[in-house]
Amino acid sequence: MSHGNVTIKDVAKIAGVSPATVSLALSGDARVNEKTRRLVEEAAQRLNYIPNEIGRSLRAKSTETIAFIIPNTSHHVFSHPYFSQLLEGITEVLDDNNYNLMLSTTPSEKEESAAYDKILRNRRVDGIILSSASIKDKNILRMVESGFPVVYLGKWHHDEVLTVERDDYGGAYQATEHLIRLGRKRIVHISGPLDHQEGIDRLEGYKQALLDHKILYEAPLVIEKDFSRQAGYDAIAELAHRQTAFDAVFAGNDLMAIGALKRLKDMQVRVPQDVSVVGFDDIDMATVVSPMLTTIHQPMRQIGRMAAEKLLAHLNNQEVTEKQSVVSTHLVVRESCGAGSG
Amino acid sequence: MSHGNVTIKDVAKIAGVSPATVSLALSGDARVNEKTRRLVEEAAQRLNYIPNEIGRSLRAKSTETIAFIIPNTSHHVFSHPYFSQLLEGITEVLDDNNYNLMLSTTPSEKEESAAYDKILRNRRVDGIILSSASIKDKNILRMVESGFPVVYLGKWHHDEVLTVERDDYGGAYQATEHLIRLGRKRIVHISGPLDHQEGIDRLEGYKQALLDHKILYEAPLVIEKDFSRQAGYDAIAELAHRQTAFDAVFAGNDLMAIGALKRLKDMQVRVPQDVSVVGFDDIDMATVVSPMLTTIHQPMRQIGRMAAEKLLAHLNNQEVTEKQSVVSTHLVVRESCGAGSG
DNA sequence: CAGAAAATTTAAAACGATTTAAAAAATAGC
DNA sequence: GCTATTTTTTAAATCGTTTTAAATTTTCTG
Repeated sequence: MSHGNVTIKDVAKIAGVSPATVSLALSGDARVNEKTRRLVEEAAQRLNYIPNEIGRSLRAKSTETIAFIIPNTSHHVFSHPYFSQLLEGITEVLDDNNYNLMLSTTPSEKEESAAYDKILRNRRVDGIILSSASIKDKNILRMVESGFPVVYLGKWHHDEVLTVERDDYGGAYQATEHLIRLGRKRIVHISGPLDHQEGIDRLEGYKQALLDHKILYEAPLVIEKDFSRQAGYDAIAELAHRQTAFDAVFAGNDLMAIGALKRLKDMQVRVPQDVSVVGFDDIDMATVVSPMLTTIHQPMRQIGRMAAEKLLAHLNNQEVTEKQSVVSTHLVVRESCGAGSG
Repeated sequence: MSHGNVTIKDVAKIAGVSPATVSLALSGDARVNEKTRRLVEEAAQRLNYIPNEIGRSLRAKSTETIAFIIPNTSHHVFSHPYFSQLLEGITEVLDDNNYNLMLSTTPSEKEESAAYDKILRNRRVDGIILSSASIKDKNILRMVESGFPVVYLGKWHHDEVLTVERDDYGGAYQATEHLIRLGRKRIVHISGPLDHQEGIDRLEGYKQALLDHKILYEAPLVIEKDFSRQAGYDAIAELAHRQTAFDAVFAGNDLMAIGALKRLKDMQVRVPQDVSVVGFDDIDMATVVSPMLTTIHQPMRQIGRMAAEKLLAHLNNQEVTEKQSVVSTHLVVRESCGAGSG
């Protein structure tokens, strides 16, 4: 219809007032007379005025947009099953607050840091939710500690940084303990990459559970892999190849657990009779494999919500009392461990 | 460090030229002298100048940002397994072209259309990739036909509109024909919602395959459901309840197929011996169920790439020769149909 | 070396809003 | 009715760029 877009000036002209008044009126400023406000609102309505947000952003120095940044490494892409839930949680909160969401993958780790500076300083977003990354990634470090509003999804060593993290350690502990209580003694841990905090924490939880139950930790039972299904499959193959005996598997995530399940089936090892398997994440897929996977549930959507809420609070200068939040995980018992009971 | 952000004026001052020259120099305009250009570049480097993109956008009337919009209905959320692949394809192309991605869910269908106008006219994005929606959704109609740069993911009746669509009809035809060739005669179709074009096309493909092979179409063998796993499960339950006999199931998507598989197993019906099952989508999950699901593969990532490429071409005023692209699907034979061969 | 032409630089006007400080209008006080 | 005060309105500056057209400098020609 009206192609040349309607600006605040057009509204001003129709309403017979100045642009300043229109701005004030539409923003609900107390200074403008009630009668004038109605006049302006009518004019805006009639012209179907929609403010140009770029103009607004420039002057107001705020874009009402936040970025969700996912490090672009092989095991941190969109395809991660829980990614969409995280995203769902984030968008719910943003929608409620009329914020926009920008999605970014960071350039690969090696990339010059300029790319990061750009994200921080081109003024396109007011704040950032940053998905966890390799602990070796210096760029992430700079980003988090730049002073730019960031909520980091994971553990951070500096306690002024806003974070939302899962209780990886606790979850791993529960998983391992569950296996121990079922009488398992030789528990394999297929670990995620140990340059990622999740990998480290889950391994720690596993170790501590063993310790607390007086089971000797044996290094050969731990295999470091990359969180993919194939990795889980390969891990079991490796163990078989070096003839390591085991009666349980705690995988660092569900995908690896499912890969392991597959390999065990191929080898005619019965799950749960001969070997118990526990995963971590509780992705959808865990309920369609056979046997259904016992796993650690993590509320990704809630994590997304919390992160977004925390960031918005910070952006609106509200005091964020709990700078670092830890959301708890819990064990979901299904079929892959034997003993239907808890 | 330098907190008050560096602007083009600062660079100009350091380089001893005017802001205009800086702009020209950094944009690689042929008019500026080589010596001056180096001077400017050095100054920019030294001050670590990063252009304020909001300022740029305002003047240039282009944001180098596009939106990916997902209608916010129960069966069109992020959680759809192929969503992340679509997103991956889109971001790949955008990254290569230095475009940004904004993610939006549209307000629910009932919402006043103002929300849509806002997306189109607040100037935050230059173009839109629009995920398919209910064919009844008037707002989507307005959006696509507004003249704003849009690529629609699905079929559109008006051939000036840019689209990328899957060959749903062809895929369904192949799936059904495969079942027929295996000797199946009473083929159930668990359909997706028939107010969505995908649902319609897949049903049509199914019908046509039956027709071409002289099998009578029977309405009771078609059940309209909502694309969820539960729906597939329920569909089989319903058929059992009304004692409808059948020897094959073509589900409108993999999730429903997997739900169906589950129910059949619960009923002790053997797949593929007693009943063959085919899905549609080829999601990851299709390879972890037992029996593994035969399905129709659709290259979602490629669709994402094509959509992004098409939109960018359009935005850069390149002639888009193929306004409507149809990407083909193909049958992936696994275990759920019997007859390992094609 | 003057004058024309070409190459380079820059001032100033956008882009579309918000906000501040000043101006104008309305109301109050006496 | 005339100040003083309060309420409303507005002009103008500003945010950080890009771009146009004009100004300036340099190079070329004869």
